[in-house]
Amino acid sequence: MDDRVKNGYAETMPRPRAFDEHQVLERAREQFWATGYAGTRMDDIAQATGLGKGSLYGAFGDKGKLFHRVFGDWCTAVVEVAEERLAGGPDAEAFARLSGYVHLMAENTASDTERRGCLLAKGTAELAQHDPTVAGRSAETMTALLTLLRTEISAAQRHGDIDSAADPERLAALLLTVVRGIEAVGKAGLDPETLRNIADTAMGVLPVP
Amino acid sequence: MDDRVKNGYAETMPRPRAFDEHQVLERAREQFWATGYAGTRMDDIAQATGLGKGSLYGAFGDKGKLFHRVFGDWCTAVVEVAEERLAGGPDAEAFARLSGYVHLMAENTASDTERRGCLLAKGTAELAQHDPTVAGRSAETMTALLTLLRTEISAAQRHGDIDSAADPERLAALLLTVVRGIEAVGKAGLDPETLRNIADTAMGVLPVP
DNA sequence: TCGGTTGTGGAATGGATCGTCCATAACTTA
DNA sequence: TAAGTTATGGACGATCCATTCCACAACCGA
Repeated sequence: MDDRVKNGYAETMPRPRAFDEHQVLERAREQFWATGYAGTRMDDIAQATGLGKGSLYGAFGDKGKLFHRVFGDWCTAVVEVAEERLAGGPDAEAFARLSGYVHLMAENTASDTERRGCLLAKGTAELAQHDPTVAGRSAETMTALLTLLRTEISAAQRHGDIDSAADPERLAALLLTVVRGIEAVGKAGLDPETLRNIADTAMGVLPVP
Repeated sequence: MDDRVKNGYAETMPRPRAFDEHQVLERAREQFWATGYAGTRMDDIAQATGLGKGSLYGAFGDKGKLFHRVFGDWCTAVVEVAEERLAGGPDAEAFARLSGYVHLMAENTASDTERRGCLLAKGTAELAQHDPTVAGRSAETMTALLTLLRTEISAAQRHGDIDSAADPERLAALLLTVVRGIEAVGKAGLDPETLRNIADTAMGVLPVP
């Protein structure tokens, strides 16, 4: 990867990068998010980031690799948001955490006035069928979200906010489906008010003891 | 459009088309379904249908128009399936019809081993943001599905299978979200068994009187 | 200050793709 | 059978786009 590192010492030091990798990935994400994989040109990304093509390819490989990088980061962020909202905290507030998370997701979609949707959904729809990397990453993400939701549902059950007779695994899958579904129907044109109501309704129908 | 028709009589009769338009649209749909809009080449469609480019363009305009046609037909079919399953029938069986519909949608996704997903979701994800025609058509479709679901939920409420205190509009939106969500999580990699369970769970949590 | 290495960015390349064009085929009416 | 019209399908042109290439810049150790 880097001879200086590999050899353990440096003969000379190369010219350092003049750009912030993190920032470039952010701009690239904006582009892919806005226009999808096929719809985004490397020239667009070069323009948006201010980088020349040489730098772009030198730093990230090709278009596919760049997208994988952006997509992976996005998936990580999606799980992180869920972790922040869900993981940890007393059982007494588990139901509130679940409710907050579902409403947050609805709010995100509702406030997406540009109708860009979620890059996870968009990328999966466009590429999962033919790109094993994307398919694998999206599957991992779903599994991670499922686990977080299941844990939290179990906590809510312990505290008596959700019927203990219900299978937490199944309820988790249902909530995940609702969250991803809100994203889908939002992109399909349902109005923000309806999206918020869906989150409400979903939390409302969960079985109480 | 056609001088013979416009003039009301025919001087001569032109060479008739040698292809079945319906069949060509079906093949085109397969292509768009499999590889999306941007990922499908007109040459692919020409090859798949056996038509030359001249015939293709002569009959359907350009790639965009052809996709709109295919997409529109798909949306019509989606609503028709829902109508067959939902509309009409005694109130006593309304809940069963709803359940059957939701399970059917889950089964469709579960059995989609090629992971093609639904063209409605795929097309919407890829194009709705920049193509008003696609956005409008998908919104119409959602509205039509919502109406069908709401009507059926009301029927189930009349028969006492669903709590009358619940807002049928909201429950309809929830079920639509679940149906579209199943499609989304299925494409994201959740296994068929889980998808079927989600349909079960969703119907199970609906409020009973 | 100098040399060696990597970063930079824009021009060039090669391949792919959309849509058009046109010579020919097929068909019907007169 | 002849004439007029549209259908056919493959070749062609123009454009677009991912990637490579290269001359030059920047940096650091010596």
